[in-house]
Amino acid sequence: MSTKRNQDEDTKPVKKHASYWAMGLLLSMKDPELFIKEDDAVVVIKDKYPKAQYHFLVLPKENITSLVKVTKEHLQLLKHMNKVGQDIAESYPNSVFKLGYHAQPSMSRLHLHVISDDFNSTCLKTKKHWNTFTTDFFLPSSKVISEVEMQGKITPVTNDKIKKLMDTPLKCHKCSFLAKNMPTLKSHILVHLKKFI
DNA sequence: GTTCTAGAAC
DNA sequence: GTTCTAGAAC
Repeated sequence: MSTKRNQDEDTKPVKKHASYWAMGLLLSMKDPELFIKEDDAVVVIKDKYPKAQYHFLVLPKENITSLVKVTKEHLQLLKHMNKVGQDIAESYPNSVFKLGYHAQPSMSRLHLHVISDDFNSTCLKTKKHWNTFTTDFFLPSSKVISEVEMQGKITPVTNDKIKKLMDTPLKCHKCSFLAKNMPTLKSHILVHLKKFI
């Protein structure tokens, strides 16, 4: 028989590090598989799990942890990120792009999404994925810039509002179609794909 | 952010 | 019985 030990002491939870996965963008920025280009101020990478045919991220080299840290001092940077994103988008003339920020990103460090509006990707799987790009959870880059210009900062979206946005019924972003589930929505959006001769 | 999977929904 | 969603992850 082994000596009885104090289980509470042995299994006391050890304080964990801040979620390792949330730092993933730092690794992605250095991943040659994802790297697109860089300049003095920003790095452009492919999203590791693209939610559309084309899905890029523009990240400042300056460590800005999130949108709520953005001030008027960052206005030039925000405009530059937008310009870099537009340039990327224009290099794919057959697609329409959305440029914007998630109201409550999972990944640390500010990142601008540059994503084609087909949303046709095997990596787009969940209702949450869908609603982060097709509801007001997605803050267009132009609106973020004008809000910082007008009030010097971004007003955070409340957790209650976030929850409601994530609960938005699955609606097609291009028509009034309401899908009963994700597989139905994913097959429906194929209808809106540009047809090539 | 993703993966995994229990149990809800069908 | 199978499909699909939603919550835990030590």
